[in-house]
Order: sequence, then C-alpha cells, then structure tokens
Amino acid sequence: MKSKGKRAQQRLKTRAAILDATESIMREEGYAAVSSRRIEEKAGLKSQLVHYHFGNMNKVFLALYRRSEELFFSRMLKVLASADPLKKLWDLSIATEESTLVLEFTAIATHRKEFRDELVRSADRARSLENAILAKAFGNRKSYNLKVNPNVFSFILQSVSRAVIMERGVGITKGHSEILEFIESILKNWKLESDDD
Amino acid sequence: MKSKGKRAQQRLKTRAAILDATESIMREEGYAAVSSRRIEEKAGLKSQLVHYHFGNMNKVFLALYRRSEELFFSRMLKVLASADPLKKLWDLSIATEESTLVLEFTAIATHRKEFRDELVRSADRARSLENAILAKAFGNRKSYNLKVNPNVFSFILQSVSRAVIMERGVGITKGHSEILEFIESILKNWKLESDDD
DNA sequence: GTCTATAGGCCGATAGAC
DNA sequence: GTCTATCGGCCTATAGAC
Repeated sequence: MKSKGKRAQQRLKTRAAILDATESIMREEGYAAVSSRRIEEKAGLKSQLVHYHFGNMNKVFLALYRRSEELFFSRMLKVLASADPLKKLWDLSIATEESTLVLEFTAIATHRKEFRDELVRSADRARSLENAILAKAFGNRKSYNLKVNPNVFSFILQSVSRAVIMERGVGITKGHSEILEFIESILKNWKLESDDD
Repeated sequence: MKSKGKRAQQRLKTRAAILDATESIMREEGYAAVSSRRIEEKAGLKSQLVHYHFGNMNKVFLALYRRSEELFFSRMLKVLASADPLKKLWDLSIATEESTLVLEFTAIATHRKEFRDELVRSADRARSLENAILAKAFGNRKSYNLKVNPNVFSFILQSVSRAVIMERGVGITKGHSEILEFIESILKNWKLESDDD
C-alpha cells in the first residue's frame, strides 16, 4: 500500500512539474512557444514523459486549463463570500498575473476548435458565479432601480480589465490610471450608497 | 522605361499576393499558422520568394501590419470627417472583420519584442486620432460638463468592442445584444443632447 | 525575379530496453 | 515510469542555375 502511494505521489509530482513548466512558458512567451522539448528543458525531464503522461500536447494544455480553472473558481467563491464582492471581483479581474493565462487560453480557443468547447463550458460556469456575485451586490440595495443592467455593468468591468491587461502586455500604460480611478470611484460610491440603505 | 514599369508592377503584384495570403491565413488560423510554406500553398508561388521579397518572416508581418495600418487610418479619417464621429467610431470598432487582425497583431506584439515598438508607435498615432474625434464630438456640446472624462469614455468603448469581438471569436455571444444596445442607446441619447445645444 | 536543391533546426510521436 | 534511439514532418533560410 505504501509503495503504491509513493508511486502515485511521484506520478502526481511529475505531472505537476510538466504543468508548471507549461504554465511558465505560456506566461513568458505565449502558448505557441510551448513544446515537449521546451518543457524538457524547463522541468529537467525527458520530453517523452510529456507524451507518456498526457498523450499529446493538446491534452497538456487541457490539463493545465482545468487546473487553472479550479484555482480561479476557488478565488471566485472567496469573492462571493466576501463583504464587498463587487470590489473584490474587480481586484481579481485587474490583477495581471491572474489574467494573462486566461488571455493565452482564449487565444488557443480562438484557433483550435478542440479547445473551444472546454472554454465555452467554463465561461458559462464563470458567468453563473458572476451573476451570483452581482445578485449579492445589487441585493444590498433592496431594489433594482439602477441606470444600468447588472449584466451590462459586469460586462463593462470585465472588458475594461481585459483591455488594460492586454495593453500592459505590450507595454502601453498611457491613460490607465485615469480609467482605473474612474472604475474604482464608481465601485466606491456604490458601496457608500449601499450602506445608506 | 516601359519594361522597367512592368517589372516594378510585377514586383508589387507578387508582394501584394504574399501579403494577401498572409492576411488570409492570419484571419482563418491565427498568426502562428503563418509560414513561408503555407504562403506558397495559398498564393501559388514558391516559398523562397517570400524570403527574396521580405528577407524573413518577421518582416512579412511588419509589412502586412503597415499596410493594414494605412487602411485603418484612412478609415479613421473618414470617421473624423463624418457628421456623427462618435457613432461612426463605434461602428468601426465593433466590426468583427476590421478588428480580428488587430487582435492577432496584438498577440504577436505581446510575445515578440521586435514587433512591440511598431505597435506602440502606431497605438500612439491612433490615440491622437481618437482624441481628435472625441474633441469634435464633445465640442458640439460647447462645454465639458460631463460625468465622464472623454478619454475614459473612449477607453470604455474600445474595451467593450474588443471584448465582444474576442468572445465572438470563440463562439460566445450570450449577453452581447444587451451590451450593444446599452452602448448604442448612450451614443444615441448623446447625439440628441448635442443637438439640443 | 523565379526556379531547384539543400543545409540545418525544432517539432510530435512511437518503439523498445530497463 | 523513465530512459535511449529514431522516424517523418514542417520549418527558416541560403546558394546557385537560369
């Protein structure tokens, strides 16, 4: 039993090392730079192990995506449970490190249809969680007498954070402080109004 | 003189065919799928011609980028000259066909530093034109007594259109009609308010 | 300016020894 | 499970004939 456990443990360790290397390469050079040989280099193991453990490269991306997704959803649940969910949702969206991988996966899905279904399924799940967060935030106001639809408001938040992160990725930061201040002032005023209820 | 002109014409024709093929592949499969061999296949000419005319693949991307940029700026100038520049700017931003290439070039710039400078320079130029368009639109109102800074407003418009196009790219369209209606209602009301001045 | 030929590299993936 | 060895494929780029 113990030796079995050790084998399983080593198996998980190797798989994790492969996924870590993949994630690292994706962050630094993009998904197109990932290959079994580059993983070999990065993780210090033979490229053939990548095929042994995952079958092919597409399954490596898929496995990494699912691992990242779990992490992302656990963070979303924390956001939902927090006292100020909308602000926390924004903080999560605007964090560069958290979102660069999402952009890479989106790029993969745009050009590989095997990947698309996975991402669409996940996007639906994320949208559900966002709705729950919005319901909680808007619920504090007791009524929905707002100028903007909650879903529209959420879409705008996500759009702006993605755009900021994409521009950061190519070294553009001009005008970012203005837009970030604007969004944050809205979120702040909102909070105050909610407290008034 | 005439034979010289013919040669120059053929030269331009071949170069254009290479760029057309490159653009086509980028739209359908993304920049990572572009190679001199794929261009050979698509344009019906030998892959070595790609190297003869452009030196290396990076310069092919650069040449295509500059060609697209010219087209884009000529469209922006038309927007600026129009009676309803803000709405026309939005129409241009939200057109999928016009913006998918931009997203691909952004992806290239994110991971190839040779490309970055070019894109940043171009982004500055685009921002200047956007500012002119905004100045014209806001100028109609005689004063700047607005809730949102013009640059912030413009950033939000561009962010939302990009996000919509990215989601379309992976087959997600849920919630798009709501957000598009929201944006367009703002632009419409705005126009009416401007006319009131 | 366009062709053939070819060098040299990185890639995914598999077979088989241990 | 991890290794060595290896195949076939596609890639960039260059040299040289025409």
